[in-house]
Amino acid sequence: MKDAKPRNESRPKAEGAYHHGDLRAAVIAAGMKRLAGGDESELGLRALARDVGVSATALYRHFPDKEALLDALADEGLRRLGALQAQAWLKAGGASAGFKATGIAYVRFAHEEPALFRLSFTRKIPERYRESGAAASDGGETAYNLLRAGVGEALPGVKDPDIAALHAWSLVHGLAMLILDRRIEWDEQKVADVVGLTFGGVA
Amino acid sequence: MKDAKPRNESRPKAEGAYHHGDLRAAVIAAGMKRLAGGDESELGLRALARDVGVSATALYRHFPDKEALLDALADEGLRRLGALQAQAWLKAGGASAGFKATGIAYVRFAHEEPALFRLSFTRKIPERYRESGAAASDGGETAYNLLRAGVGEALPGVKDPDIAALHAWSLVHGLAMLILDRRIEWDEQKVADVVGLTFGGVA
DNA sequence: GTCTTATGTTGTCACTGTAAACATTCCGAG
DNA sequence: CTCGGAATGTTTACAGTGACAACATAAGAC
Repeated sequence: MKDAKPRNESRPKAEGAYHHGDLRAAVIAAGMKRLAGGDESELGLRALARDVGVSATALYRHFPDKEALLDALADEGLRRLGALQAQAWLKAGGASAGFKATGIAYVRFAHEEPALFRLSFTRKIPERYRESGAAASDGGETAYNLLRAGVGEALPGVKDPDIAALHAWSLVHGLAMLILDRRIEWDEQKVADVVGLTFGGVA
Repeated sequence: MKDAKPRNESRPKAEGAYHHGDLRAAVIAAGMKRLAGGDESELGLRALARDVGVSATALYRHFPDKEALLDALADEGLRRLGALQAQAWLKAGGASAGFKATGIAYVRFAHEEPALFRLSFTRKIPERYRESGAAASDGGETAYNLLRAGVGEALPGVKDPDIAALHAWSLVHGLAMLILDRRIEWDEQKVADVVGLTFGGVA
């Protein structure tokens, strides 16, 4: 019975194979799917494992504990957010308009992926990420550096770029949080107005 | 043995009395104490009940479920935040300076009571609070109305008070969230600078 | 006094994250 | 090819969680 033995490819479980091709990635994908559908958390180890078709404790071969798994999901979220912002920046042609588009993209992401956004920013950021060197993960530090750079490029006349960057980030982050905690309604026009208020005239 | 039978006063348990004077309040107090000490959640029903010296299920006589208990704690947090802001407003003499002080108080509260602040704003805000009429609780709606009023009083020349209020709230809320999620460091001077940037010249 | 209601306790259930012991598969050295 | 670790998955079990039902006790009205 040597018909098409499953090597390390990304298929779900390969029908009764003992080893799963790439479980770590599959679990993360399942987690993202759960986060995307419904604001409810619902991401327990057993549920996640069932989605992938594997025993609950198998996940411990790939993550030291549940926190680590959530960290991985959070990282993925930050990556996606960053990608969306970069895309918005380019599409708007950079400069002041691009900066504003970046801010709106931030809030829109929070609105469209509330669970993922919250997870991404609520994680603890402990002393992990020591061994992985220049891996794609940090707690938003590179995001902040990009932001600082963006302030410099988009708003050349600003007097204190550090304060301005902090101001801009706080504004969109607060807007995002207030929206997904139902303190205010989602209203794209209003968001654009509020963001434009700052992102246009920080100086 | 009719020595000093415990009536409805606020003492902890009155030494072996079957009925507790005012359990609901005692549980809330215990919860606040736990929230104050250590950022760790650690507020399970059993732990809370043990703090008060009562069985875990006794809490169900005063709260329909754990969520309701957390809601009560969240309300208390909002109340305290509101009190601190009112105090800051008065101490600074109202107007523009008072408005700025209000914003700084908001962020400082989040920094000093991180767990309580997070709890207060992460709650779901369901359809509860229908029967209690003019009770002290809402999901920050009165806070927003007060804010709008404050914008009108403190910054009379602003063109769009609605957008300006939303802007101000988002700014301090984002600052608070970023600080207690360790995305940025707590720095009172910086906070004052950022807040002042908006709260002085929104128009 | 007795009856009713509010309050607290005990026992239990389903569920969770996690650890230990065991099974299976892969992969490289001889 | 064979064989022996090293990866990877499974089963079983345990302590802890929120919640419910049945029962016990106290407080207050009549």
